[in-house]
Amino acid sequence: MDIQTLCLGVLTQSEASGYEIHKAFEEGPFAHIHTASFGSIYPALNRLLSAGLAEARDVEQDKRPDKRLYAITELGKAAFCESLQRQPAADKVRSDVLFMLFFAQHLPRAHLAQILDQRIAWYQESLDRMADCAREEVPAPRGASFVRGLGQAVYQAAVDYLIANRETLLADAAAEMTNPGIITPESATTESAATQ
Amino acid sequence: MDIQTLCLGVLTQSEASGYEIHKAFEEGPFAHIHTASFGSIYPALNRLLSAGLAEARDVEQDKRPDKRLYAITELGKAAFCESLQRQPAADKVRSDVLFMLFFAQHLPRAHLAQILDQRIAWYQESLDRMADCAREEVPAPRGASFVRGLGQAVYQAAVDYLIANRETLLADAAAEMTNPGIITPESATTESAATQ
DNA sequence: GGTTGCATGTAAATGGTTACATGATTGT
DNA sequence: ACAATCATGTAACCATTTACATGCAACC
Repeated sequence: MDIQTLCLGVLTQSEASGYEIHKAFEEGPFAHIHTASFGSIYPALNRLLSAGLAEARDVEQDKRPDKRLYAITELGKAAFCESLQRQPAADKVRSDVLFMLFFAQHLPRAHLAQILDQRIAWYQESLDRMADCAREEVPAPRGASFVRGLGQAVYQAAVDYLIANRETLLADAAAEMTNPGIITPESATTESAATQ
Repeated sequence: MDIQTLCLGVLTQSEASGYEIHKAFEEGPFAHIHTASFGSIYPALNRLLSAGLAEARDVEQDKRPDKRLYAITELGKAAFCESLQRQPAADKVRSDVLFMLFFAQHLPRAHLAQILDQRIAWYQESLDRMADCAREEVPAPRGASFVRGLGQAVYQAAVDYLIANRETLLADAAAEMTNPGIITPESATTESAATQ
């Protein structure tokens, strides 16, 4: 699913600027579904304009920069609807945090605690945002509340698990510090070779 | 976190071929954490060799193609350990399925049922795999079982939610078919403009 | 006879992120 | 003062996917 389709999806909900579309993927209703950066959104919107799938109008604001609001066209609606009929691609997840936690015994205890706590806090913020969203959105689109509910169920399960198992994992990491595992970073001069 | 570091992480667990590393991300212990294709793994392994972070030896097999087993070096261990100290990047999720479900009211009922059921089946397969993994892996690395447990908790919550709310969502989609929403694909000739 | 699993690799094309460039306003 | 929010866009770079190329063994 390309960014154009993603933008079109946001535009079926309401007119929006590139900035607002970005926010929808950052902290809005699509936050746990997809990501999209400015560098991909703005070019995508221009492509939608050329293809006649969206229209734009400029809106002046006071005490704010002007913005360009995009709206989906009839052609755009048809194209979007068709994209929805296709077979969805498999989910793609990339979580550095989970990858690091997998190697918990090789992590300094303090760093491990930090990433665990950051993650717990992040889930709680996300859950708060979702709860707010659910309260505001009075005439909720059917699918929107379903997907939000799924996000809430999943995030709640994750945060519960993390809180329940935090101490156990930290105890292991501490034990490993006294009795180090296979990996020891003695050769501190060989830095960054794997990341170039 | 680049693919080289990901490969290095797999290699800290045991020697492996490119094919086996791929399997670790496809159906192995990293399946719910990251994805990696052959096209990225093989070049990454060669880069690891040139950097001296991994070594390779060829292994002949009968009734099977020969394979090339990679092992992490001391230099590689140090580099990997250092990568783990870094601040993890934010998770990246891209789920076409969730995006489509968001627009459930614009989906034909049959298609909606299909993607819901496929997703439920996929979660159950993943849960089965994880349970197998937990049984086999007798001397489990601390982090590995923690991360697997988190995956299980999250997937279980997701599948429970999907089963509990499946009927409600489908009922809505059916209702929308009799009384169609904003989007109607009358102009069926305008296909694929958004996906080019 | 067709598909799946094993096994490695390359090259082209795609697609997206990161960084840059700019600038007013509001809050700390 | 400094950081953050609002707001748009471009361009270079990077990473990854997809498709191609090859081939044997096992199973249905």
